[in-house]
Amino acid sequence: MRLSQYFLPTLRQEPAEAEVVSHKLMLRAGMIRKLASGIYTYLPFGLRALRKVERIVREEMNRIGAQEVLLPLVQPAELWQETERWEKYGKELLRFKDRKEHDFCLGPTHEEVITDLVRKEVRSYRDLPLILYQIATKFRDEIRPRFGIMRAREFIMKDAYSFDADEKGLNRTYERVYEAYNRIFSRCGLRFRAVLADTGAIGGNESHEFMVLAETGEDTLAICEACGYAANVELAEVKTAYRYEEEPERPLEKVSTPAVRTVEEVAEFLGVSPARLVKTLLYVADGEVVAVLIRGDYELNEVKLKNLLGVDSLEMADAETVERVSGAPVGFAGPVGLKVRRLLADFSVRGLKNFVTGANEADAHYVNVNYGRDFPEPEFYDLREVVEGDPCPRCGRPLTLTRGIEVGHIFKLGTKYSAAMRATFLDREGKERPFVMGCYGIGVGRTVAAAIEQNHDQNGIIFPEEIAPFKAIVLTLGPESQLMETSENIYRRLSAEGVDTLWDDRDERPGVKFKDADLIGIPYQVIVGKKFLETGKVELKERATGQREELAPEEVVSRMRDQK
RNA sequence: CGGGGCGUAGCGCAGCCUGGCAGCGCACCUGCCUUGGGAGCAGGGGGUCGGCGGUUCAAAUCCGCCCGCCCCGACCA
Repeated sequence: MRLSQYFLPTLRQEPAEAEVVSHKLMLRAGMIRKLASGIYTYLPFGLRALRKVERIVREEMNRIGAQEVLLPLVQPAELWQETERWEKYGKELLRFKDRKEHDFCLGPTHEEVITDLVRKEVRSYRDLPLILYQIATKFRDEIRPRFGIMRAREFIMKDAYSFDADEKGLNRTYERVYEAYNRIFSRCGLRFRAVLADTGAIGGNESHEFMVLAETGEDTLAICEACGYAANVELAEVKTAYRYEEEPERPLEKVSTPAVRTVEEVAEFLGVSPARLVKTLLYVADGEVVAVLIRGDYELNEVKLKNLLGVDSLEMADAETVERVSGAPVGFAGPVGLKVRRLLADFSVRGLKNFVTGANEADAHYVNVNYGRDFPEPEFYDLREVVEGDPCPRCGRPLTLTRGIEVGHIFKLGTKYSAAMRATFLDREGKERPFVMGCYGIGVGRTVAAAIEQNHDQNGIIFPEEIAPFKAIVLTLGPESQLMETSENIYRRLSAEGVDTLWDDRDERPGVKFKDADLIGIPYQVIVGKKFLETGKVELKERATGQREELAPEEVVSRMRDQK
């Protein structure tokens, strides 16, 4: 491709709208442009990177015997009603009516559609296992899209679905996909880690997320260096053994705490450590208010709470509900005299004596509170978020926390969808059974963004070779015909050898060409300039290391061909 | 959804408080010149100042409503 004719609008200045590096660089390198919040256009250069990732995904999915399909983006409500997700999926599901007033939605995921297809077409255990996948546009009406293509509303995803005759089969299939994912992300040049994960809105039994390690990641991972345990903090178990000193229960006392609400404020006001405080969190779970107690220096893990309660919706109580239940404005709720049906507490509260809570009264807290005496003993569970240094649930050594970008997620679904949708086959004995399913996603666009997040410097992107839009760029540093001819010759021969090559034949000064080449991150730069006029040598510069080598033009061609 | 911020040329911004010719840098076009890290000179084109309404002799500027975008939060108790 000749750069003079290529649609590559690079930006010298940083776009004001971008926050994270990958977003800034994708805009500056002319890969993407925003159309609306969370909705992006891929320009030719960005699309090339996307296609490279797609190619790797296809190769590795095909390798494990998966077959590609293309499912509709627009889906009828009826299917979603069968699995009750029409009600349960929430506002992320973008719904609308067609001209005949029939309900439809834009597919955020495709379990219903694929299960419908397979129940209609597959009858026998002999056709199993079956793995189908697609690479397609998805739409999720995210609360807050951000970071460019990293968390967009419309995005490209590879989703695969497996159908097995039994659990054992599913386990084998899951394992195969797991290995395929390892190969995919390795080939994309990413530093990543598979971690245990929550199943969220998709549902199912077991799940792993593939996390690209990056500070800007939206997820936090708990990792044990000692035994290799790795989990999303959303479900990382807390096995801390709390030891509290024996102390006599002191008399309950109400203290005035005017306008003092937060844990930090209360602790400072009363001159005690936050670990002496017990927060009372009020939640509305499927319409019913529950209260959760947790030590002041810890944070509640909503995913754990939601899974424990087994509810579909879980939200913090709004100010009105808090007032109604506790009789006090937000900030002063406490367990003493609280009118809720269920009172839960994190293990960190068990054994704690003489602690501080809100008094269910404006501007007041209780001190020397003790459960069993001042209020009924709550149900104790593991409900808090792990913190750095908590013991590994497997081996007990301290955990470390790190950030990650979720680029892949695999689930063992079991029969959740097949049972709900009566998708069955006949087994060897002629008995009707529901398919045992798995589902497996990869954020394709997000993988590109994550690769950039992990591979860049001050000058721009440094594409890993396998996903680079082009492998080489020829820079012609001057208008002399000898330079142009040599450049064109190299460009043609590289292209003929199947090396994706861009030729910067623009009438621009050298500085501009160097800056653009570094910005767009093509792995190899072939520099044809003054040096060639003097010595007959061109330079081969590696973008990642900055290493330069002087070579004759034909040597460049053979070098690039050999390491293809 | 709550809080904050922003919307002026393709991009980055000033002007708004204190109403009075719509500006700067980059990009773009023409010419000269230059060619190893985003050159220089000269000339030029490009704007419903996010939209609607109001106040005023006069509105980018003041007031109201609406729209869009970004950031933070939605674990504050």
